[in-house]
Amino acid sequence: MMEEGRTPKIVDVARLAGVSTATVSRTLSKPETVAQKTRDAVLKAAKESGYRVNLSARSLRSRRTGVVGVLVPNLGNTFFSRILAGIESTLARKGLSVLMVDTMHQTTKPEFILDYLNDSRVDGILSLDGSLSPTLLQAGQATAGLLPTVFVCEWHDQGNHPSIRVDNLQGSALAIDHLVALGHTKIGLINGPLDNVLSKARLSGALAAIKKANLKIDDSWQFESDFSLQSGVAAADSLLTLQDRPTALFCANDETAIGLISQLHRRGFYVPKDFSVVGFDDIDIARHYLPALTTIWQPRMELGEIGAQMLIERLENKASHTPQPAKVLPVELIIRETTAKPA
Amino acid sequence: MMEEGRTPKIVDVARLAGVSTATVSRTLSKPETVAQKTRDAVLKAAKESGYRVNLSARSLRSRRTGVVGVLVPNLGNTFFSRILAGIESTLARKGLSVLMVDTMHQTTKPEFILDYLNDSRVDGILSLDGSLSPTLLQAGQATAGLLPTVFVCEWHDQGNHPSIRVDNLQGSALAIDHLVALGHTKIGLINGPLDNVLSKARLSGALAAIKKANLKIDDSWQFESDFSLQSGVAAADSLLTLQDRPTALFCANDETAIGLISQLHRRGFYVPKDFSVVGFDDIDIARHYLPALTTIWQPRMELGEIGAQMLIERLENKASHTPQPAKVLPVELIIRETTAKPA
DNA sequence: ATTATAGTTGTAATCGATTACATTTACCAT
DNA sequence: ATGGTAAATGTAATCGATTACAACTATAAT
Repeated sequence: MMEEGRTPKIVDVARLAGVSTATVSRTLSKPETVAQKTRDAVLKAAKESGYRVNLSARSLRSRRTGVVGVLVPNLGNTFFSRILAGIESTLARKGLSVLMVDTMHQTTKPEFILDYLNDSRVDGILSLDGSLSPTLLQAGQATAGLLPTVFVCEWHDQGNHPSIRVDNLQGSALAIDHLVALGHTKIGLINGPLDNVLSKARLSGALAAIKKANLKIDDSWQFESDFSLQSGVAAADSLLTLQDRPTALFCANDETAIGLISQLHRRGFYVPKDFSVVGFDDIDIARHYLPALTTIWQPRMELGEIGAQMLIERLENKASHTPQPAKVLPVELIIRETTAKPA
Repeated sequence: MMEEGRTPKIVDVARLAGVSTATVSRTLSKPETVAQKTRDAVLKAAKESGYRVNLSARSLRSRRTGVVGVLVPNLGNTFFSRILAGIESTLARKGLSVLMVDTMHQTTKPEFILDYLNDSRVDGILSLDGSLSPTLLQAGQATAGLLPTVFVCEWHDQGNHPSIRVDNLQGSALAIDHLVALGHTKIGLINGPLDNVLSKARLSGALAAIKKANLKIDDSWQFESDFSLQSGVAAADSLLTLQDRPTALFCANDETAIGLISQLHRRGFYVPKDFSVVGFDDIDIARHYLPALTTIWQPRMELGEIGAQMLIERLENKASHTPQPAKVLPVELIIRETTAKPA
């Protein structure tokens, strides 16, 4: 029995089990170094007393937090949720937990994020946001050491952080080739933000594929979006102002594609009758949209799992700083109902 | 200039500014108790040395973490993202940060979540998941004190935790009344999980409204879902096996409604021609769906803001345990394209 | 001039674990 | 029996801040 009114500390457990605090500590973190019999006694005492380790004390002394910061550009986009699931389950298996930071919501600027994610809060960073790298690097120079960082999905060319991503060029090529095979010769692009690495990769992949098919692309057939539903709507309006319109559109992501299709529809143009549309990501709702969205599927769970695994490896052997090459996973074209032969 | 290779600690700043560590500490946390001149010197020294407070040391001593745990049933549902935005911005204004826990992804069971969210990790809890309350209470008895908890959206009848929610009964009534006004007399329900407080509230609101309109509801017109797209699909299939079918469906949430509409469509039944459908939540995509979804709008940002504010108040005056009554916000019916007069 | 008071600042104990190092125990080979 | 080695455990320093309390200063009131 414990005396009431005080949360038990490690000394209480030690006393109860008849051992030293060191032994209790070891039982909890390196059980294999403690004799079976002692271990049992300690665990019993810990359970009886309702002991919970004080995490602040632990990380103050051990210089580890057990927390990984995950930077997400926009939690509102469902694309990220399955990646997060992969990250979370992989980290949980190692006893690590996730501190999620929405770099869009976060009321503040990059410098704040770095101030926030200092090494007394997290042991490492998984960034799904490629735009933060330069600042991260700066901060790394300013303070003692750089936090181990792995980029997932997005990446940054400067600073050779390890990264796991998808073959965006291949994705674009699959999309364009599909449209070309259907007979489209006038293909437009709803690009993502032009400062985003994904957008840039997908754009250059698309342009390459268009060129390879010996097609031309009019500058007026390219529109800029910010990956949001709303920017798809805007793109539709811009598209319809054109005299000479493309017959097919390849979109930066599914949300943009849905916004686009939705607005085209409201303006009396139908997909795929009047326009073919291809998205990117295969978010959950893509298959349930009407018409169901033709899109590029990404192995989202795997991206999260592998990214987390890469970070774990960096955390475990801090010594080796061998700059791992970026890992790249393949994508797949999912043909549904938003693409057809041109009218 | 600092010597390299060592991250500066509070003593370094103190030395640099020519004051004691106590003064540095106070400058950083209670500036008003420090003379202007001293304050300036300390801040200058802190900046020059690139000092970052060690959060583990701080919370070990101060017994506060500055972190609020947010329990989310399913991050993959976009419904939550705007609530989270409201929570995050409100907490950030007070220097508090968010530790997000997806109670669905979390590989483990409630007892784990509580073990995880112990008071050395968070100062309080915002729960968007009503199912956890009983366990929370148990844990509160087992350990020293209960973590201050506020429920947002969902709630629990046991244990009078403060909560902020939406008028679910009113939402159901608005939906049903709308369908009745259109002339529907055979109204079916796609309910959420029957152990969920939201589902129960919405169901009883709907039944009351149906009764008030002097209509009957056949048991076979009620279907159970789990708020997912997939369960909407399943509901459509069940619905179509019926001989005597309702002409309108009120769904537990928008995702279910979209799954339902999508599958009805694939089976050759159209909305709103063959069936009228009303959702609940007004997620971002609702207005961009084809047909655009008639639904019940919730003040999501406000839910998050007020919930966070309520928790902040509890954290600030720990003394007053006056059990605040649940706050309830109104909802709105948004009429779009999925409802029409019965055929 | 003296005392009271409020405003600043410093000293040093403290939060609760981990872990380097020392010590003891157990076991085996000689 | 003896020495050597490995395994298990204990002692006490340590992580880096916060804060109770003491001490000092400046100003106002008497």
